[in-house]
Amino acid sequence: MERTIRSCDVPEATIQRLPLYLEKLKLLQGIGVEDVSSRQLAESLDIKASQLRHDFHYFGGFSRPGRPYRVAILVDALEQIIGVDTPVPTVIVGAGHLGQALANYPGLELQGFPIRGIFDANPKLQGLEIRGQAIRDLDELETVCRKEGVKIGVITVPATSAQDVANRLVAAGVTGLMNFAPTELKVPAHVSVRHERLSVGFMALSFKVKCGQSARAKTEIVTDKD
Amino acid sequence: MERTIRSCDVPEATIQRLPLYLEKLKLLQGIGVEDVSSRQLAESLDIKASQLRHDFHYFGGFSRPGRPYRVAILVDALEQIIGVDTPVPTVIVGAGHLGQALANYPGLELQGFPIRGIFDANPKLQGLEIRGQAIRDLDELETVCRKEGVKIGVITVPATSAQDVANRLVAAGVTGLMNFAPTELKVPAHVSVRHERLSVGFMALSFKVKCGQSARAKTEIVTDKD
DNA sequence: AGTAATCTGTTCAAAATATCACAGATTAAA
DNA sequence: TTTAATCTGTGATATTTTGAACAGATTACT
Repeated sequence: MERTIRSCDVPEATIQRLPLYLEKLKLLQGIGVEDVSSRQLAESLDIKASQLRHDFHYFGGFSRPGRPYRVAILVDALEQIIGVDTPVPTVIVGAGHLGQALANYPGLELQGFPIRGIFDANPKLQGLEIRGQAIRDLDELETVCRKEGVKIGVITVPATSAQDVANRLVAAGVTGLMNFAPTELKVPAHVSVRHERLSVGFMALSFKVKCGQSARAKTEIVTDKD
Repeated sequence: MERTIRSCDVPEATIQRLPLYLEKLKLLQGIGVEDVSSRQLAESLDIKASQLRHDFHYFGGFSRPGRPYRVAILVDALEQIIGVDTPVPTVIVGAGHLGQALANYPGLELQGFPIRGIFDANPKLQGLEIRGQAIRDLDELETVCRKEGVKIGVITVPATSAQDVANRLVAAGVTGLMNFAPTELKVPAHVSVRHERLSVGFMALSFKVKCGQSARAKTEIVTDKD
């Protein structure tokens, strides 16, 4: 046991679920729930309890046999593991409709990703304020990133300029890119990219609709003999 | 072989990739490329060629041994498989920042998802035009869905009203839900839901940034001896 | 105290997924 | 024609991911 917290070499599938756990746990914490069992938490997320415990097991155990999890402990641990225990400075590059919508979304800051700058090359947009923050000229990108120690850059520019923006962000020390442009990005090995493809989601949904059935029948009998 | 096109019972992982193939192929088609080998296409998407062929194999083969794929044939076939060979009528419920951004995004219509209605309960928003379409009162939801034969509903309302909207959409005959609200939805078995969680993407990215390395080293030597 | 119920950590098996390997087809060039 | 180089379709294999099972711990209750 001994709580190694060697966060890395955790399976990709588990990484994808950690945020779901944290999101749900913060919700529970918000309504005053103090304890939660693996079964309760898993069921509310539509996954198996054994899988949840398996995921947590990579980090050395958050409770001990016989006792349910304490919500507060889990929230703290997960925030630390995910890396949002301290705010992660973020910038948005591209203040079109999507960029503005993201900048307006209060959830980002609440989840630990404060927006430290919004940039656009279009002079007509510059100066427009979004949630108390003016849209800046793209020239200021490097300065702001360096000064604020920006970790994550959100790319909401057209596909044609996405790679260029990515290069500039990386050069300015940003190590995480959230790419909404419909194009692949080449980045150095130490940089992580996450490609958020809207149309992909719609098409995957369309496929399932066309097939007439949701992949997993929801009407399963809950006989979790765990 | 015989091109069964029993689109269903295709692995989930493959379904997630079909849109990527189609997107890239349409891009190639747009710049005049007529032929493409599994290796070329796979490399541009950062996956293995054998995996791509395996994916295509579920649908019975789009070429024959010795000949590369024809882009036009692939595009047509994938569009049919995914279900976007004919437009998929779509509505957006919730005309906040995100809903408006989605309505403004031209890619949706281009990819086969024409917006047939935008709805919001807030009277102040009603009447505002987005890309030639007025935001409607939520009361009209069922009427429009029925009249237009809407297949997909995009939910961009607050979490508290998401389930209610989902129920109404389902009752009006919508069988695919794209849920942007941070809450689970209960739906009948014949309805497919896709949960698009923005904060989840950010947190997964944060985890990798914190781990200092992108999960997969990009500097691998391409020795695809395939 | 004793019993039943609940719970986690952990191991092991099953299922899903990704990768390898190659036969046979096709083309291009010698 | 023959050889070499590509290429897909496909089956076998390795890896990842999920799910089931259970030992030992803890609590609640009789």
